[in-house]
Amino acid sequence: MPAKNKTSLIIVESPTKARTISSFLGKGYTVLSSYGHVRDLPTNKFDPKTRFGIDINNNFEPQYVIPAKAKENLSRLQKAAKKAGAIILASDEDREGESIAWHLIQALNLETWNMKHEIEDKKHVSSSKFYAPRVERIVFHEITKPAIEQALTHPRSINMDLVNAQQARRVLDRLAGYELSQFLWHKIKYGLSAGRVQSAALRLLCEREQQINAFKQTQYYTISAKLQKLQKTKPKLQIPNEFTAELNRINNEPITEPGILEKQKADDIVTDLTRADFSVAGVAKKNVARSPLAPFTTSTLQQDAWNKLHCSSKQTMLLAQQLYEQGLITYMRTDSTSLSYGSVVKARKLISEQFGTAYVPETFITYKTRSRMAQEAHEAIRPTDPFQTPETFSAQGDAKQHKLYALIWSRFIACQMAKAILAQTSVTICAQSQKNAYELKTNGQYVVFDGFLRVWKINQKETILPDLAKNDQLKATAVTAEEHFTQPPARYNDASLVKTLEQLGIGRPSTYASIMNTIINRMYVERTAARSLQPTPLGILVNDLVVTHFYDIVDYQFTAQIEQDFDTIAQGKKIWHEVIKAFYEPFHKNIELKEKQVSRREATERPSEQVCDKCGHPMVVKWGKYGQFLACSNYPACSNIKKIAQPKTELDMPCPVCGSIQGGKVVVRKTKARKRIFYGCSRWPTCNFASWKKPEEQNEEKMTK
DNA sequence: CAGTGAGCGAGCTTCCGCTTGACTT
Repeated sequence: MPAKNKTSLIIVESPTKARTISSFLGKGYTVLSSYGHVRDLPTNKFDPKTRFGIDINNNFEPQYVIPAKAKENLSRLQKAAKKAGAIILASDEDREGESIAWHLIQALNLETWNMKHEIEDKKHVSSSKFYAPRVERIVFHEITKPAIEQALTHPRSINMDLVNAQQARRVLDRLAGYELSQFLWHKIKYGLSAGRVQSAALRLLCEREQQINAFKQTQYYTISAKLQKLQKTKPKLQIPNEFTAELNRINNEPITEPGILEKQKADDIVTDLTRADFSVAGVAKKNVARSPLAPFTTSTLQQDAWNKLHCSSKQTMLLAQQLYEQGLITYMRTDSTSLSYGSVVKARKLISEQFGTAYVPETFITYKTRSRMAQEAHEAIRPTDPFQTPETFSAQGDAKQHKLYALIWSRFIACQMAKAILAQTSVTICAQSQKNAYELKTNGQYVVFDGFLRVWKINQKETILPDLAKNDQLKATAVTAEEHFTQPPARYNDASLVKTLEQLGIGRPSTYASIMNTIINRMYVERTAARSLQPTPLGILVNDLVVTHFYDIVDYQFTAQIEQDFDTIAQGKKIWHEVIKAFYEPFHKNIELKEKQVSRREATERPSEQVCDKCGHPMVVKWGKYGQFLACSNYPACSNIKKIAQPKTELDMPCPVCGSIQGGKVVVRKTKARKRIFYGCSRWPTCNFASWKKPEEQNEEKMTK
């Protein structure tokens, strides 16, 4: 019988979480962490029979090993387990968490201990030398004292269906990733990689790049009029009498997107409009309620930190981790927008105290998690104590940390505040010239009640129009045609890529930040000076190959389908290795086929526009040790080669430091370490001018080493 | 800063998702 005075050992995934829980529970409990997964497929040595650490002919049986990194911590857990009266596995309630609990049982040899649910292998009964403590599984979704206490009274057994869904995920990623990567080694270069997630991300970037390359810029014009109301009485102070309206229709024909294409036509309209009579054709007024945004998940935090604080996903997660470790925010890797009851109660109290009861909504506001793939093991990202306002919190000198906290705090408080009310006015104006009838439009908007906007500012344009009514006569003080150019689609950056990946159900909160790193480290992608993500020639080559021959892997539908399969495994309705078999057999056949069919040459050579100046054959783009180069297609008969002109690095711009005196020019360079683009001086090292941004915009901060 | 290439196929080191530090640029 277990001794009464023995403590219970609780194992969670994160050491910070362990510390917090320990402080709730006090004596009687030891809380330790697993530091994530404790077992995994082997990385280097494999037996050819159990390819990649998976026994393909034996129902894809995985050959798990304990990574060197996990060994030390596991022996610590083992020691604590032997002393404990009960072992409580409290990893997260999702696929990976359930699997961690199961792996802990395996790695700590707990399976012969009296696991509450069943002991399959009755032959190995634990030796009588030491008694077998209870082994239990508990789950909770928020780190609060009542939630933990509640969980402790409701232990359950391991859900093997959920574990099997994770095994299926793991095995599929290994098989697809390793076989595809090796295909690339054979056809392009050793050390390259491909996988379900990184290849889909690369495809997004490459397709966007194609759209940008195919984009043809067009010029167009929009026409607007500055108008004044002809007043009989004096206008009220503070309300401007002048406003601007944009031309919308000509003789009842709407102007097609993007606008008027010919300059002559635009000029003619301006001339004609200048002489027209303007009057108000209609006024529509309405009040619109605007709801606050849901509290942060990992994905939306990264997006906002990028847009508002200019932090990369990686830096955002680093800062969030620091805040989490200080106990200031809840867990930062989450896909859930749910909030603990207590946190909402506190938020409402704070809102009422600081802003008044008008800002407190009648009921709690709950947010449905949008992502279909969400597993919701955690809460949304929020301050652990809403009364720790950004003003009261000192960031110990770290300004960015403080800013990120302020962002998280505001988003959370705002999400429990009342809706904002906006008054919107839409005015239609007609203008009649001798020849034509024109229609113009303008919109006004102002805030009637700010609600959550008090805390969470949104680009909320306020346009106040004069008091207008139908048939009011107007006077045009100016009619102008403005020239515009259509813009190509923007390249992805951290924020927009993470957003799209999440929408497609590709990747998880714990991996979003590392996806960018992977494809940059593989040199598939580079960061531009504007910090957006641009595929390199190598990235385009790899993507071409994967898309052409292994479309399934980068098919956005594929991830959705396979996720559904994992869910059915988790529900116990499908057998995991049968799902894997159905995927792997055709996939592997295709790999074998393409290994034979696709030649190295076909994989890497691309036609070019150039002609060989020695023999007249067309030149082709080839892939060598040092990147791309032009070679004669008549090789080996003709061995003519040429360099591919590198994009010009020296800009036609004088160096802001020495340009006027010594004639230095601004040069685009890349840092050795991270290959980030910066601007330097052509006379370096004599002149050490350097800047992250293009110098013409402003004198930017000097680079630090 | 110049230099890069075929094909047999041995031998490299590749996947994704959980977690933190220990490591360079």
